[in-house]
Amino acid sequence: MTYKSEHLLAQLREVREASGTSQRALSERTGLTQSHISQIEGRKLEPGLSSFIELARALDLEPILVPKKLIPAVLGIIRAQAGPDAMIRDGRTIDKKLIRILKRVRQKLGGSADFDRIEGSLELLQHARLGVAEADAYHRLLDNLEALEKSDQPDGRTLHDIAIKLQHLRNMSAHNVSPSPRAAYALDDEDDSDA
Amino acid sequence: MTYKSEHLLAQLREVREASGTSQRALSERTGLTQSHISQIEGRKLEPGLSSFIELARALDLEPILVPKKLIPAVLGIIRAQAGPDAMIRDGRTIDKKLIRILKRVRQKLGGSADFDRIEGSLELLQHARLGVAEADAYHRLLDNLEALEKSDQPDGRTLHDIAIKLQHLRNMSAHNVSPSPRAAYALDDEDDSDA
DNA sequence: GAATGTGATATATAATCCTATATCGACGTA
DNA sequence: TACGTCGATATAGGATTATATATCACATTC
Repeated sequence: MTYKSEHLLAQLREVREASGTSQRALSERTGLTQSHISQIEGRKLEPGLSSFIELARALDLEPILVPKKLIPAVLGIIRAQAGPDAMIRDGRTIDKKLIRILKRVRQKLGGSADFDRIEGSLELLQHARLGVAEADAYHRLLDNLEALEKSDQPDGRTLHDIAIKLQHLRNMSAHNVSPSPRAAYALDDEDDSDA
Repeated sequence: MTYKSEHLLAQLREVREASGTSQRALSERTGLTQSHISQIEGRKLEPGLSSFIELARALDLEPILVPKKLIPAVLGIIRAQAGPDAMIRDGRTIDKKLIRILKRVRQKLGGSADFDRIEGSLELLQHARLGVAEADAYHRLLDNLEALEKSDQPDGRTLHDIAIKLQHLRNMSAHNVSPSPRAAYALDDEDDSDA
């Protein structure tokens, strides 16, 4: 209906998905219903202010009013510390999905130097704080990897390409690693044992 | 009803009043009705997100989502550049009210060195950016001036006191004058001619 | 297949939001 | 003082819309 809230609502969805929380999980945290969240994200509905605040806070965001003149400065801070669309770290479901994909690829193409390079780069990138452009590239590479995994005739050359680009991305953001101490997972500790 | 939006809504009202815009004027700018704005400000109603955005933007504010960790840094910027409660500049109705008060005082007490000092200080202060404490002092002095104007037996000594304190405040914020070039009014250009 | 978890879809209820009117104070005039 | 007007905010009434309950379709895993 209205286009004014577009950006804010899009941001909510992005952060939710990036943090790997489902609409139901968010529903439990906020008290809103999953149906409601679905309609809000799908622009079928404009939330009330209180619903919006509730959603934001559950996603570790705080809605504030900023004088327009200061918007560039404030956005600068936010982008510098953690890109708004680049909240890759702390992902839970995404991590699992990534692990699944890697397993599949390894099954199909077998281990290789490229595969090892991909694993290493991803492990480091999971803990890095990426800028917007970098996060975009990261996601595109993950998509490529997923496509490769689902492909009928997986290609070793595209795997090599992905490996190169991921390593490049890793090097780009190597100086900007988050201090989060936890290893969280080892890219291998899935319950089943097909390694 | 909900307490979550308390702060944001209070901020809207503060900025509106500080900027000297009436609910009706804001209504024309936003497309919302004056009734609606009244209910929102009086907490009889929780606005929809789009209504909230509309109001904020009409008041030169932008609602954004900030990661909670960055809130202190962002608030730091905002407070440093322009206190949220200290948006005195660009006042219109407040200016008129001030002009009225000054005229009355001059009628009652007659022109004097103190009166001239007050006029001069106020003219400068209208264009200054004040910190929170300074803005508070400023408003208290205006209240004193208004009380003096309404008093049965106006006192020359309190006028002198106000003049001194206003000038002090003026000196305190002299280095921090906004670059707004327009004079806007001359503290004297009311339509009628009783000067 | 069953089971689980994902987001999306109807419908009743409760709320927002608008139209119109009321209240209150300040100001001017007779 | 009393009356009228003006500008401000606050208050009733119905149209429209958000929200909750319940259910749905779809994908993935066992």
